[in-house]
Amino acid sequence: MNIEGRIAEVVTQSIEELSGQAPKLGQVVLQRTRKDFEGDLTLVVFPFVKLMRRSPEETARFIGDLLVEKLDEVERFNVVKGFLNLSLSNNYWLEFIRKNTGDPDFGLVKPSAMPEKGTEKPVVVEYSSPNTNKPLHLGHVRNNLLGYSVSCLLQGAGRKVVKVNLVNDRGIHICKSMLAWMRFGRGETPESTGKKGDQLVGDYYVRFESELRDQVRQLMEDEQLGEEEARREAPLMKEAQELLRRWEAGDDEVVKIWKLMNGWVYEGFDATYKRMGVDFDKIYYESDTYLLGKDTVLDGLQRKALYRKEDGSVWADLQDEKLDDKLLLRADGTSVYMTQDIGTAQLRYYDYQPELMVYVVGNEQNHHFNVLKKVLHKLDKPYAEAIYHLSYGMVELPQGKMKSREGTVVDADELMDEMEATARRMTEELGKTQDFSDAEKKELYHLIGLGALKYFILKVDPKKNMLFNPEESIDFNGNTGPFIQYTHARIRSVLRTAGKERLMRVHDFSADIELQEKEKQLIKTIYDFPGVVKEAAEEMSPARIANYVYEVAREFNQFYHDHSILNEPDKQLSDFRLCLSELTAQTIRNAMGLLGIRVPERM
RNA sequence: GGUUCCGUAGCUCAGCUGGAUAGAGCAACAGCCUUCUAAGCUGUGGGUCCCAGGUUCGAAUCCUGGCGGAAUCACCA
Repeated sequence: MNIEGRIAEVVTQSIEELSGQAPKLGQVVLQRTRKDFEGDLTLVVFPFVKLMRRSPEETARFIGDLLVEKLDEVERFNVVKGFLNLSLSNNYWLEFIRKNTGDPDFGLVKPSAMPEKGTEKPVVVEYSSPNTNKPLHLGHVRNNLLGYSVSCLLQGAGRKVVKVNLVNDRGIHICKSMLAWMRFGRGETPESTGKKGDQLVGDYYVRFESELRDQVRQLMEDEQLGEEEARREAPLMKEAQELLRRWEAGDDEVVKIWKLMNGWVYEGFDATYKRMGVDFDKIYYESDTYLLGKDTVLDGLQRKALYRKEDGSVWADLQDEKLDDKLLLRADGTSVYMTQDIGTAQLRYYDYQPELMVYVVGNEQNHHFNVLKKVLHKLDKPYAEAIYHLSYGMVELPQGKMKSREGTVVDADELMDEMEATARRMTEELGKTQDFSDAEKKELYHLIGLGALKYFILKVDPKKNMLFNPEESIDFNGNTGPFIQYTHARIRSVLRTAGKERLMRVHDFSADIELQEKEKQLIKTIYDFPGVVKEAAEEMSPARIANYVYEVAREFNQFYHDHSILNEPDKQLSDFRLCLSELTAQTIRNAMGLLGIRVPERM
């Protein structure tokens, strides 16, 4: 048992002995002592003063005496008001460093500790889920980074994770791009234009919308139609719908073009994903799942869990849930978004029997997932309760929401270009890479640029909307990814200088060391890492990790500024500091890894 | 209008299941490189934690009601 547990045990026992009544479970609260007080752990004694029938100070002193007496690790204590501040022995902290230095998995649940393969039910995490008609933008970037990081987080906490992507490859949107390409494309391909496939297809989507706008304007003028009606009546729109009908009917020519253009998009997405550093264990395509959704709905209809209206459309009655009824199949038998999601949930359950199905999807779809759960419940699906919507906030620009129509979307590829360019400029200004090869430079700028971007996005609480200002480019100083990466590189530099042989040897440094304030602070923060991973995984909040690892880096830099490591004349002390530095670097590496951010050896 | 989420320094954000005097970064100003990487460190100024009640020994945190903002309430996805 860890020290917190043992302290809590002694406290509980002694209170019970003395007052004849045990404190309630949540009443024994142990927390880190605040920096401005002496001590390591603090017990809040207010909850027991009534039981003990003594003043808070007396109660605290009583418990403090007992702890010092019973536990070797508790060396001394002081009492401030109702707060009992406990100081643990130097040896306790030194032992912690000695035990964990050199462990590459520090803070993570080791793969060996995980149950046998196949015996544990996995968590399926769906993220990204792009439409195939346009390239990825900043909103998708937040989604991808969150999804990937949450997957790492769950894995780091010992869960088995399956990362899946659900590609929305069918529907009217792709037909629009197809139509514009057929009409205006003159056989253009990614090869012939040198454009990324997703960008090319996106261009045709934009082309469609602009041509459609012209037609709509014309119709509104000529026929005096309202905008909505004009959109419906526009020839291009009708053609797009016709294309969709032909696709659903399996028309060879249409399917051929559909496959061709989707193929281009996938190549483009793959490049973007790779560059972003995210990946998937399994890719689902909506074109494969929507039919299963249809079947599931029809099956539900047969079992009278759903009902059919006179026009033939199929609905779920959600009156009991105080929600409006939800359409699941149109009168013409075609499916809607919800139908498709019923199908994918079903398929996913077949494929993995997951304990939990996480959907990383923006908060604009809160209602959708609420309804999805209710409908699955109605259909008696056992996995209805397994669905968890990890709802995240929008990325806003200073002008407000990104709008493709107003050309204010921030393209993912361009953004990464800019981040890498900034990384290059900053690094060259600082003159840090003179002895790097071209390949090393390229790699480093990628690593730093992406690190800055990822950290910037992940440090914000997922559920909150966040602001991105393209004018002020993302910072590289202060609470940023590069600052943390830099701290890691700094430590690695020291460790390199020390040399491998010495590092191996120092792992059991002598114990007889008096700890300095900055050293102790750093140790205590690192000590928290495993607990932080656990909590972050439970909350599915990478932000928790991001803010934590920043604290680690900040504290290391203070320590580094105040104390020498290799130049420390006391050999034992030098050895210890080397270990502390090594464990700090490992903590930073592992924490950043959970965010999907890599750290450099040199920068 | 109903539902959900958000509101903390000039700006961007932390603040864990209620705990001590509310913290960082940016921006501003002032310092620190003959010593292991200055993308660093130190200091100064900057707060009605949206407002009002309530619960509690104790509330930025929990509850109720306002105010402000966002999302959603589709036979779009």
